[in-house]
Amino acid sequence: MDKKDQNTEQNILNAAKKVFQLKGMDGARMQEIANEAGINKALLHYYFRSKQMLFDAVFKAAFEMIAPQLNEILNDESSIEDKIKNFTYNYISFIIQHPYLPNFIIQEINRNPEFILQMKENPGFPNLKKFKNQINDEVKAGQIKPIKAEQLFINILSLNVFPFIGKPLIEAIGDIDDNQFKLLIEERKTHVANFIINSIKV
Amino acid sequence: MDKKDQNTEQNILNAAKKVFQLKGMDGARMQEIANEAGINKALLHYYFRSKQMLFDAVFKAAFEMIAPQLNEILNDESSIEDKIKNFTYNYISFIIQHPYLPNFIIQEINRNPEFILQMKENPGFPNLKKFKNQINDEVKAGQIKPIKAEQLFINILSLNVFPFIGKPLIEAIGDIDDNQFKLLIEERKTHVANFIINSIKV
DNA sequence: ACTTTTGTTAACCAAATGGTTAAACTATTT
DNA sequence: AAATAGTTTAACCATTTGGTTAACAAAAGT
Repeated sequence: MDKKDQNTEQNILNAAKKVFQLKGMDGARMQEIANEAGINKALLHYYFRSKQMLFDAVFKAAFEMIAPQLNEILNDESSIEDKIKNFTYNYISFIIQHPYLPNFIIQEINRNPEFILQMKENPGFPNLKKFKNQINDEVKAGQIKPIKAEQLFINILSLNVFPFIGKPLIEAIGDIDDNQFKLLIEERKTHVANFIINSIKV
Repeated sequence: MDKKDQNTEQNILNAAKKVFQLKGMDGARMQEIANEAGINKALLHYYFRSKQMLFDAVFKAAFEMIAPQLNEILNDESSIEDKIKNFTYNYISFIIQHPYLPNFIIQEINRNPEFILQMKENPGFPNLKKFKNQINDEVKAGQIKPIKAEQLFINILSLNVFPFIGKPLIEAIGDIDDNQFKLLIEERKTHVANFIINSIKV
């Protein structure tokens, strides 16, 4: 594996990422990925044997970008309030840089739920254990209102992730353009945390 | 158009709905829809000229199931608290009966954002106007905490819609099975409204 | 220098796929 | 009952698509 090899491989991955995230597994075409990478279609199969394997590599890379973000709120040591503030701010900032990521991951997990089971094997896969303990403790200590950790987690995830997935719907119903949407998202970096904390603070 | 005609047409629509909602436009196959409907593939083209037109019919029908649900919270006359309670309860109950609907609609809107522009022409298409006025009025009257109507709407939508779209991800991270997920969703019929109202009540 | 391995391409292939055709079958009209 | 119009099918077609092959080019090893 010389430099050129690495370049080509990364080049293919970048092109594949672009096309897969835009069109999904079913909508993507190997020819389009080859064009995007500026290479021959056969070379795709030389580096990644099949469309499925190329897709798997792209999906895995995408998921490995998201997983640490989630672990930030699940496994960090600070108080729940601080965590919510940090997480919403960091997550929204991060997704602004990678706007296709959430929809891509959610879409493909739904298309083939067995994907996520493979990811689950990975040691870095997010899990709710620590978060559950923390919420239960803080509820017991009277620091926040009674709430089930699972529901709170779903709420945090929903409020942060959905706006990016539902963007075209939100823009249509709110009758706003991309720029106004961008401003709303910018606002949400702090709004979401305040909204959640308002709801659970004693 | 006799009885049999209507039956076949509806039969095709049902089959197409099933396949399209499960596989999406790109993943669906005309042959599979024909099999599902128990008819010849050519008959699909006899009733709906192309895959695109069949898909459009299915999508439109799906959207027309969702739109009135959204209008319930946008255009109803009752207080914001009552609306949130009613909407979350009704929406979640409704989606439990049609679990593939949210993902299908969001998915296909993202694949082709021009779809939603066509839907927007429809007079029944949800819009934020009335909702905005109501929120602004209730904020001014000191009945709820200051909040931008757009953000509140996004929050309501997120908390209600996302769990269904993110189901496999939530199940994986929470390490729960379909049955436990179902219980969480059942809980959310009231939890979501309480969570929102907690956050905005004075 | 030459042999071997690795990287790249153009041309090709078989299967799948959306769509068409022409004929058969069924109901309706006259 | 004959003609007409509407419904359904089997067979077919052109194109697209993921994947392969064989030849060529470029490094790397000897």
